[in-house]
Amino acid sequence: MVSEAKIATILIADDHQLFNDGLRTLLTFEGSPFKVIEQVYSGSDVIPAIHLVNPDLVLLDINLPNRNGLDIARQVASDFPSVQVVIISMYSYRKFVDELKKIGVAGYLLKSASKQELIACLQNVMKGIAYFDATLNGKSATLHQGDDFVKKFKLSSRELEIIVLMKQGLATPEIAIQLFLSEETVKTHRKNIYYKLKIKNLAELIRFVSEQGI
Amino acid sequence: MVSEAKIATILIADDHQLFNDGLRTLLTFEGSPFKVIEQVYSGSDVIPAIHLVNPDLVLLDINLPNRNGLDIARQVASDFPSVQVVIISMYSYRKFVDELKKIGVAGYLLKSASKQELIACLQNVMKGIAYFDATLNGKSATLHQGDDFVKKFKLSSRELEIIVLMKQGLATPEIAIQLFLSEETVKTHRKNIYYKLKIKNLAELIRFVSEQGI
DNA sequence: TTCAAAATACCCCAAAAGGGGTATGGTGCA
DNA sequence: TGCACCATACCCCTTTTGGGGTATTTTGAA
Repeated sequence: MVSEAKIATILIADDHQLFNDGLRTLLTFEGSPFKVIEQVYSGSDVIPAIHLVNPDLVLLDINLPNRNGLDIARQVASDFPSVQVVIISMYSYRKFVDELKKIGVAGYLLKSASKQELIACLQNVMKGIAYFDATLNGKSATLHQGDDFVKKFKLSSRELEIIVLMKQGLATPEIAIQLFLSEETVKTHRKNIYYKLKIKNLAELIRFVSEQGI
Repeated sequence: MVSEAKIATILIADDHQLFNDGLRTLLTFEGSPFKVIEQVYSGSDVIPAIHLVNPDLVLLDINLPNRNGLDIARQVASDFPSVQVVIISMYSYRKFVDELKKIGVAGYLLKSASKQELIACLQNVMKGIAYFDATLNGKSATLHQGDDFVKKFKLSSRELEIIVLMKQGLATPEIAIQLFLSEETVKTHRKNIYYKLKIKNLAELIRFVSEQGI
């Protein structure tokens, strides 16, 4: 928590240098309550940078080279509980939202957000108010309420496991071998997945998965 | 071509608002030879915006909603030959580089580039010098030298078209209908694509395409 | 403890995908 | 004027996928 007067120090972790620098420039203006004190471009540089500069807040991308943002968020929460983490990502990783909230992540912004949203998010977070992008709240808040969305899309962990392998380019026989299952079982799971997602072939599954950011 | 004194006007087309705005801020500094005169966030807004503001240069993302950047580049080249196009993308779309050069695109930057590279690229382009990211040149310079890479990956435009439809979740019969082709023709193209990419099924194609960022 | 799922696994069958050919007309380059 | 490549389209064949069932065991929550 930071008083009104104090300027919040920020570490930006994003491998797209132009985006990273652009963010810094966006946050650097006359009277800005923020100061970007460090920028890193690799997942493995985040923790060392926090050690060095001890920022109030980390703006963290999910897709980072060398180390995954989710993983980093976990370590920050356990090793640096006073450092606020705000995820900034291209996608609505809906399936991560609950996990991120559990970890204690303070905010989630999309790269398609506006400068105003960015500022609002950071100001809320520095006041101790969590700020999650509306497109995330809309769909994921309903996940633990028993509505249509649940009935349509709620997949079992086995089904999710198989979806991931299918997306990785494994054919049914290969998945069966990998999971020590009969091909028939994998086929059954695949049928159930298609039924639940209301799709009819692999290509549509890939599309679905991309859209949901699984 | 623009004289040293004139300030180059720029249109930025990128759906990630924070990136788009960040770019504008990066290009806006004391004595900057550039001026961002318009920003759009959707592929379908690019051509109308060019009509309106007639920029010297368009900074164009490849992955735009509603309309593909490659497609837009083609139209800009034919309808507005005086407008320079610089691609700015997350990925090294190596397979597109020859195509982009043929179209007459003046530059290709990665989002992981630095501000210095961005400035250098734009200055070169405004002097009439093409600027393609080094990681593209490294691999694509060999593209017209008849080596293995060419034989493995160089896809025809028809093949690319079919890849895109396959990735969108269309089955062979649907693609055939959409392109007014025989199913057999689509099958032939698909076979040739798989041969060129050394893959053996749709799932692997999807993976390949994701990795290459098409 | 009972009941609903999830996970397992099989049946049958049609459709599509995948892999091997061949062939023909067109286009662009040397 | 070739030659290479592209786009088109067909043949044959096997494997995989997709869609409809049914059935057993395990597991977790009421």
